[in-house]
Amino acid sequence: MSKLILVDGNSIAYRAFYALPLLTNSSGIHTNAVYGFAMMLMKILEEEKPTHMLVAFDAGKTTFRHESYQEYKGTRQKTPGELAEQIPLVKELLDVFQIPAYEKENYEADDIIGTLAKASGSQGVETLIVSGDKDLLQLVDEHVRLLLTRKGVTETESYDIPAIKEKYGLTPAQIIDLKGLMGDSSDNIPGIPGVGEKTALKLLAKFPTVEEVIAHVDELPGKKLQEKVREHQEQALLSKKLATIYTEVPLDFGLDHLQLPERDTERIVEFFKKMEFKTLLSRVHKQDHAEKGEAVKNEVDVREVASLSGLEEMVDVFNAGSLALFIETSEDNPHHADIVGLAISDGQTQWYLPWEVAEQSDAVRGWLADEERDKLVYDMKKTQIVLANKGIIAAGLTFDVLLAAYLLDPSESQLELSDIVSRYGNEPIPADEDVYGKGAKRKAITGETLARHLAAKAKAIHHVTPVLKQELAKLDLDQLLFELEMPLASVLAEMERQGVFIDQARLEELGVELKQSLDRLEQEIYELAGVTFNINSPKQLGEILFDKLGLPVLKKTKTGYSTSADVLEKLAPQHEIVDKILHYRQVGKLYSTYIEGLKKEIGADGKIHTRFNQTVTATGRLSSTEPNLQNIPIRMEEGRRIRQVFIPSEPGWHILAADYSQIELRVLAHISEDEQLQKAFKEDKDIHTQTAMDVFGVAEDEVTPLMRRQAKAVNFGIVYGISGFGLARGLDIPQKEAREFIDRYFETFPGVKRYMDSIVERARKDGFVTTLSGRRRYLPAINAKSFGERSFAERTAMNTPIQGTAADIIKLAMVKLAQAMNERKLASRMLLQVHDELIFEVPEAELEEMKELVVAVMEDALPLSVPLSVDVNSGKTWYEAK
DNA sequence: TGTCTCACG
DNA sequence: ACGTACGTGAGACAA
Repeated sequence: MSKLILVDGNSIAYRAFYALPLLTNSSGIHTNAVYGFAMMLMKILEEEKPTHMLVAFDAGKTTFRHESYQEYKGTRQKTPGELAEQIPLVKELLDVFQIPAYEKENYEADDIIGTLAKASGSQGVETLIVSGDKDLLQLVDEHVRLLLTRKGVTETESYDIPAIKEKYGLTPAQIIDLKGLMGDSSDNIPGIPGVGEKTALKLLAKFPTVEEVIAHVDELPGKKLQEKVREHQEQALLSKKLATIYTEVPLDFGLDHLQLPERDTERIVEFFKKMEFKTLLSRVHKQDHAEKGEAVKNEVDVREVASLSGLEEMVDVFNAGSLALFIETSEDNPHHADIVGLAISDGQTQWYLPWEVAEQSDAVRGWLADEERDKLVYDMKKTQIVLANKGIIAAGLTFDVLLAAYLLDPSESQLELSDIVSRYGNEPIPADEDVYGKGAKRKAITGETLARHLAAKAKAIHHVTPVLKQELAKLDLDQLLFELEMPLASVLAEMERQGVFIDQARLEELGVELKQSLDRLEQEIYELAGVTFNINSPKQLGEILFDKLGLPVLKKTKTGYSTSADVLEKLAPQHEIVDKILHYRQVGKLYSTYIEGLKKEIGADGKIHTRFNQTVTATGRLSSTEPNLQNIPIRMEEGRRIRQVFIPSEPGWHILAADYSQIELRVLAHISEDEQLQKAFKEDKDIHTQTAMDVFGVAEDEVTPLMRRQAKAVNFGIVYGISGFGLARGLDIPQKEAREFIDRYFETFPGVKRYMDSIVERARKDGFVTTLSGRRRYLPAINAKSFGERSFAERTAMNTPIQGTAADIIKLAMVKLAQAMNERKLASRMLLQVHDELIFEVPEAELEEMKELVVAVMEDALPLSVPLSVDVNSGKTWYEAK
């Protein structure tokens, strides 16, 4: 079976150039477009496995389109020099991959692709077009799909005929009619002024082509629209013509000419080396192995220590200096896991110690617990937990590869050790998935395979550590690692191990109550609907509400009707079933996630041990899993009662909860240096009321509840990186009004406005933003061409320093608190963190001391130019600590 | 496995 | 005209 891939070369190069920061290699050449292009190429080759391929480029300045329309592409800005100089390199890239690049005078890449796609499609050859340009949707047919870049270069969306129908309600042929009506500013195709995508789609739903729209101009809705269509009908027809891809370009070659020869890995490697594409180099090697059915080579030298006597020689090793340690566990969750074995590396030699052997050795235990003997690890929190479960207090863990890699790029989700070592240019090691298999095929490994795999990891930890240290120093992230994240890992390990005690009787009770309520609501809904159906299925629910009961469709999702709460709330007045459904959803969520879900997680000790993940969020916050204890209900009373099941693990103790008040807005006041906002906090005003007073220009007693609610929404919006659209949605008001609120806010708080502008500017210049303690987040999309991607990056640039600094502050408070509690020899225990609050269990006798201590440490954790304020409460349950 | 929905800060 | 509020995790459904 043949499979042809046609790539729109200019479009992908552009995409790559704007999506990636302007990388430069050591000889000063810009390489970002080439890099992005190569990423895309490798991904496609790997995933689609084409047999034939061609990359088309635009040739010259003018095409046959300019004959009918001089201004074609007239608004297009000149290609930036940094991109133009990379085009020959892109062609060289294609050459080493032995993929034909083609261009033809007087035609655009689109036309070449169109001609080939039509020819191959008609022969029934499966054809895939890759581009960032929606225009090419018109080429889709039964055998031709379009892969449209969505975000960056490698994230794509595949379009076939049904997908186009779904998204636009059009056939592929109608795409040119769409362009004819709405135009295309990037190609300077005029269309009909005042007609955008929305209007155009509405018209095409009624009249399938531009010609039909013109013919039925009298039937169009609205006098103004009719006029516009009449006045610009010639222009619309010309636009359609310009948007039509020409599929009869004379080509002097056929499909067989495009067959891909076997890959020449050596040439590719040589080219990537020249370009200094380290990550891609390791991927080529990997793909190469995969193709030959081999795994990444594992040539590690390992000695398996199979008996206690064999451990004697280890004593010298333990005394020798920094050793890398990797502990393999029976499962991912350290609270349930058993230790399988230990791999140790001094950088040259590796030792593997099965746990049955290691646990009997005092030398091993002593080494693990000795603060003076350095151990380099991957995931120190997990290491500490599994060892603590065996009665060993791990000490001397001086470097964590996982935390280091996270700080170097917190957006990176691939943080497995094998990913990290490849990323930082070390010799690759096999990925866990390649060794253990995945999903149902996952299997345990034993014997030498196991020993070698773990040994390779320990060795890799040893080798990658100096590289990571150097990178951290370069970006000034060492302090953050050594003084914040690593100490915090130990604090979190202790919190997780401690766990939260659960009142199981109360949990049962609430469960029975909710189940009854759920059953009753279910019956009432069936009665009102006249049939039984699955209320939890958005599909079936949509059919009942919108088809059977005929409620108006206010919003659609890409798979059908939207039945989300905000839609249902608007429909509630129209039918009494809607409120029942909303209530059913609410109770159903409580029952399945919080009753059944929590029950499953209670251990033999009657406690829940969540895991705080320290390397997930892009902002520096923690996250919580298995179960997530950071989203226990509080907003609605019915759900809030779930908090009654979280109780102290010792009789007579109390739950203490301390939360920062408005920490994000205080952080904003600090970093923006806005005097007005700082004043409000220095005078300890209710910030939403104060905002309402300032923005609406009224006195305190004139602030109505509505005004305060709106001011609150504006404050939220500010923290999220404001947009008129977003605020309009949050407040359910017209966008125009929302924009007026924002304008007035910025007039009142000009420092905030200056901050928002300057942080976006900085992000554009540097490609990243930072928090107060120097944590950084890269924003490659900040210079993207697409409005959507770029705006998203801009909002992120505004939000991340705020959210991230707040995260820094509470993390620092946790480390300092743990230390203070230790020094004072308090029995109280820190149990949970929920972004801006900390939960403890506290003996009666320590209650007052703890309240004072917690408030003091949290408020002084990281002094800002405005005071931080902490509220503290206690009670017999988490519910009561409010 | 992806999508939708909804719980939290 | 463009088209989203920032950051998460989990359960249910439908392929």
